[in-house]
Amino acid sequence: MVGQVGYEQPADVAAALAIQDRLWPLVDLVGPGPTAPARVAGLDVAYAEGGDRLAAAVTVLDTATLTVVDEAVSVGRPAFPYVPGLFAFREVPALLDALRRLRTLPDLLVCDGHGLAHPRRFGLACHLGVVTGLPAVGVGKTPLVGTWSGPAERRGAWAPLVDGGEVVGGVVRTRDGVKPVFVSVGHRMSLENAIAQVLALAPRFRLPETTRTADRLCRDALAAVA
DNA sequence: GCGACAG
DNA sequence: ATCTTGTCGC
Repeated sequence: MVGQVGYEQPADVAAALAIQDRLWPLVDLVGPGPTAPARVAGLDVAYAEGGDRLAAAVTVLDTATLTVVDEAVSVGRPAFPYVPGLFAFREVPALLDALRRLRTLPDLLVCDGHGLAHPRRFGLACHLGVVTGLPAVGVGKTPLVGTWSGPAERRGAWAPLVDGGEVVGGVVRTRDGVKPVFVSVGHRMSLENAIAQVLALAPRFRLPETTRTADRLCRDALAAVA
């Protein structure tokens, strides 16, 4: 249900860097993206001990009820070693496979990892957005680049994440007094809208429901094949 | 040069 | 990411 232009798998680090350099100009930074999406997809990946096998999951939630209306999984092997900054090449192939198996078309992708908050402004969320053509946002649990101050302790507060003199994302408090999450634009979204969507998807827990349901799905799928 | 480094 | 005891907090 989710189409995609040719994804290219690099053979080494140099090739991966070249692909990022070629694709980053294709990121749509204007957006502003859907303000009231009907269906939002969450994407996550779980690894088996030893990291030789993985399960990628996509769950599609009805935003009115935050319940899962569609889901898909793909079990396989990591496509690339873990290299900070080249993380997408490890998980994107399996995630694209899972997206292909969806029977619904989501209005937005919520990715487990950064978008523009990346050394070359082309994190996992940008990569998935550009390859699928869908609006995408990145939600990271820990920072990769950037500095910030604050945000205030109350839910909804956020502070700009700054790197190299530019705002690359927002440090967002999704729960009162709890460690913030790192939100950045992936594709076809504005930062303000990305933050608004993440807050709407996380009414109760630190992480968005999309991420939580996808996390559960890929863990279960991995346990089922083990 | 040394350390840090999404998941 | 995953391996794991105890521990802190509501």
